[in-house]
Amino acid sequence: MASERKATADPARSLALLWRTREPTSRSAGPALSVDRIVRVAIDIADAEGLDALTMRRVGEALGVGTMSVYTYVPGKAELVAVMIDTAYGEMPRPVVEGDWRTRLERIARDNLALYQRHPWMLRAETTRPVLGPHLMAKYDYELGAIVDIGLTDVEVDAVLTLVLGHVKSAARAASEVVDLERETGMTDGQWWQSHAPWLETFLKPGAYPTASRVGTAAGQQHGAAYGPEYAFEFGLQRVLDGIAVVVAERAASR
Amino acid sequence: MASERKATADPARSLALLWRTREPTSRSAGPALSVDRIVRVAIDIADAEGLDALTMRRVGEALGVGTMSVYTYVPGKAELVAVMIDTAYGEMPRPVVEGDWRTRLERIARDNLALYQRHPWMLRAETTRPVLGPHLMAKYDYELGAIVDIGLTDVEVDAVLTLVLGHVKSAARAASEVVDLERETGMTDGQWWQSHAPWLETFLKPGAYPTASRVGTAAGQQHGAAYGPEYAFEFGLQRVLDGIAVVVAERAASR
DNA sequence: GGCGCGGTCGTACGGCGTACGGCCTCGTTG
DNA sequence: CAACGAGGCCGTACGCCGTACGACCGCGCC
Repeated sequence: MASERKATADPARSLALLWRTREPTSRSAGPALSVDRIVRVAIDIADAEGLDALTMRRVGEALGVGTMSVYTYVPGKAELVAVMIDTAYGEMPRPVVEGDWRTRLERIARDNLALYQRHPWMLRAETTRPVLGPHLMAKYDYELGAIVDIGLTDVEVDAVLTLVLGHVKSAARAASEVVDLERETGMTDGQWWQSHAPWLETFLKPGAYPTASRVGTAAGQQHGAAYGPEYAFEFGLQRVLDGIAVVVAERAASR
Repeated sequence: MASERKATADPARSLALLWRTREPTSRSAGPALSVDRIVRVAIDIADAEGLDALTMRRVGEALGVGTMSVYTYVPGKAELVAVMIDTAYGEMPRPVVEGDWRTRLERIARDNLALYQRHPWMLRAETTRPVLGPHLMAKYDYELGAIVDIGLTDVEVDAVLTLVLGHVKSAARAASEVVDLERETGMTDGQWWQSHAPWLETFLKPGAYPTASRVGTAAGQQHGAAYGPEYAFEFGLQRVLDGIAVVVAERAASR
């Protein structure tokens, strides 16, 4: 924990890193390392083994250099993670989507979900202030552009995007937890519940929590597991879009 | 980092802790410590100084005992945090609310927001599987009970609750980040932006990201800060409830 | 009266992020 | 062409963290 907490005392240093303001070295043979190389292996490590496996020693090792060499290019781990995040945003597609706003917004939601599925560490890393890098800016600009013309105020458009992206992140986090748990315990979600259920029943007085038991059982049977993250994502997304459609329609009617 | 990752190999041990299955000691003078005392000071520390300040040494210190004494009552830090979470859920109100489902659900959302505001560390701790303690079960049962009768299937009711709680958590997290940043930098949100803006403009080519700039400026002026977490919460909540109302109405009509 | 056991906790280990200072290499300069 | 200095590299060390281990100690029980 704790790694992303630091508030990065010097804004200039962090921003310069994000925006890659750096005069190229005059040396003939360029240096062995670069911010890009570091970020690339760091993302690979985090993708494959999670944020906990991402240590500065590990990054140095993967690059074949000493641990402290990494610090020549990156002020600290928090800043490295920030650049990783901005880089990941950079790989998102930004197609021009045909169709109405709902189609476009739904597409944005699915693209963001896919991003989190490819880089689950982002769900645990983005705990501080947004990163303010070029790729995040481009993403924000693109996503706003898809819905600026739906008849809401600028402030409302911003809130609509925040709402949708928040839902995606919630759902992605839930899905990611299921995956994590399977990797760590070697059990599927269903197996995990089967192993815990007998113990739980030991403590539960029969008849306590009647609604929770009934609904929990129903959900478990429906999804073939205790929790269905895909269903939660789809159901929630459609509800959110329905809710947005209500204001959009209201606004169109009163014009 | 890393603290909540461990999958707690032994379910019986964790569950026994959560449900406080423990024969009272036969000793005349009870022991100096107890799970409850430990949990209480741990929550106080986390409330006051955040999850990062919560270390096992710190807990022992606050209790006036050696660090390792804490381990007599709690298998490890991850389990301690789990009990803290379940305990926090236990303090939530569970009133019988008059009115329609929307009133009840809105109340649930606000109560959950208040919980996260009182215990912001929960937003960073709940990264693993739900805790399965008695208070979480009671909370789940109560919240489901408020909406079981709205004419949806059990599975849908579960998804509705997940959606609303997910929105609350997203909004609470965003609000908490603003507060954190103010505490760490001693700047308000507005001041922080003012100190970063000149640097950012150095890198930005004029005319790049036109939509983002316009919307960002509008949002900033509206909220008197770069980001308005309260507005985002309210706007999103109404959209989500509107969206739920759409399915509820559909279902009522087709019956 | 002796024993055992539960509570207490000092010490130590392996891991983390990273400050510091030395070294080595190479383009630049007199 | 030789001396210099800056920039890249990195070994060592420090102060944190969670926690394994084993010793001590005082009480209830046979």
